[in-house]
Amino acid sequence: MKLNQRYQQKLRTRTTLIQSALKLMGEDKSLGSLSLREVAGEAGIVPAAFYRHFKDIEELGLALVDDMSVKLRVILRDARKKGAYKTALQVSISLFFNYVKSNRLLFRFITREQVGGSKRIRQAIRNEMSFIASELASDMKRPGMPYSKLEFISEFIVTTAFSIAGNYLDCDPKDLEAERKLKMKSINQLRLIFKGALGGKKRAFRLQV
Amino acid sequence: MKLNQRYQQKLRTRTTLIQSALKLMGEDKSLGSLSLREVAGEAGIVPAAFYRHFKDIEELGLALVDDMSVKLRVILRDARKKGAYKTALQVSISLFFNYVKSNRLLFRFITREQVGGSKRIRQAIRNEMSFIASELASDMKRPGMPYSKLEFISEFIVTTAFSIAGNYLDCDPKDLEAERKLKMKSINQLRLIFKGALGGKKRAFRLQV
DNA sequence: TGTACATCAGTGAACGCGCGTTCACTGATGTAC
DNA sequence: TGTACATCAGTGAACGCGCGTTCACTGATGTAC
Repeated sequence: MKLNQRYQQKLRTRTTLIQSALKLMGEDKSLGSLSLREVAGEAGIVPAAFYRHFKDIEELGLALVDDMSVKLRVILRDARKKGAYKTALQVSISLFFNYVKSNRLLFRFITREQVGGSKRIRQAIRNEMSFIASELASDMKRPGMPYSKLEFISEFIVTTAFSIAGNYLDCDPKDLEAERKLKMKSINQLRLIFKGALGGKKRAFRLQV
Repeated sequence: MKLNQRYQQKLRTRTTLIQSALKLMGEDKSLGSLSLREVAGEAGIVPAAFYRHFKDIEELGLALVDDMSVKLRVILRDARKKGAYKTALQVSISLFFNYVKSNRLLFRFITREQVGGSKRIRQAIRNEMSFIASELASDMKRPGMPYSKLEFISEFIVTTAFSIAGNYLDCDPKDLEAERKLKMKSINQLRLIFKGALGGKKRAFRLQV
């Protein structure tokens, strides 16, 4: 047992560091404004020990992206198994909102750093979003639909979904009316994407206003 | 002349402070990770003098949002005068990309803090986006289109446009091929929204995949 | 199995540094007469 | 217009504090024999 007790313990501490960072960012702070010392403190280790795991906060951030990728993929696989894509849009959206709600900090992190983080972190998150989009595309495969179009649609859906998640997170959780409105808006946006993509092919496009 | 020389100078310093913050944030840093001292230093005043203008960095951020609102409205009014909305989508997008390019730091700030900043700043930016959306809606007025639908469409367009701006800012400026691809994707996304909104009304919506 | 040595996650003290904030001040600009 | 006083944007020094990083260390875990 080369990699046992000690290795396990190291992994556990590493995970604690990542979770501490996520917790400390909370609703308002960005990764870049966290200090190494507060993360180490929250994780219950001495600042110097941080370096046993990461070179700096940004590297922890990249690990956090990896972590969230894994979780997100599990969530999506789960959703696919349950056939969430094949159900009515209202149901899918409600499921999605529940996922966001019960992984609040995770989604805060993704939506925030997707555009707010350092270049490397933005890149890593975009990569993950692309992956999700391509999985979605292969799920939506249907005869007569060219792959490039599928790719385009699923990318648009994923982008829109994350933007919705960002709005949802800013909803006052007590304001059920606002939540309902956002849900309606989301359904309409996604419906519009499907409609624009799947229906009305013969209709000429006109922008005249 | 009650409010002359001294007042003018104060305004000038204030503007310098705001511009310095924008410059220091550059491509990678968030408002929250700026220090009062570096902003004051960049603006050429002593740290203590910062307090003559803002309570703290967040308040400067809110002023920055106000500033950018004004600029954005000027840009949009200009675009409307030129009839940018009535031209082909390709042309509109190219214009939009040019605006983003020549106001790079401004758009970086908006896209980043829209989701990454403090709650107050997110709120302020969302407000501004709503305003833009409602202006767009009134521009798109056409007989037989209910206002709620117009509102929905223009909101979706504005959200999508800002998301596109975020992606554009991450394009390597030398990679013309990537830029072209992004432009195509943007055109298709907006086209799809128009198509979904204006055409194919009779077509039943189906999500089956 | 028992022993002697190697590894290495976490310790604790120390460092120099930039931070936000306070304060009494200065001197150019503005106001009242 | 000239003078005496008020205002207030910006100064410069000082403060205590948390920061990132370094270092020699400890002691539990792992390895070789």
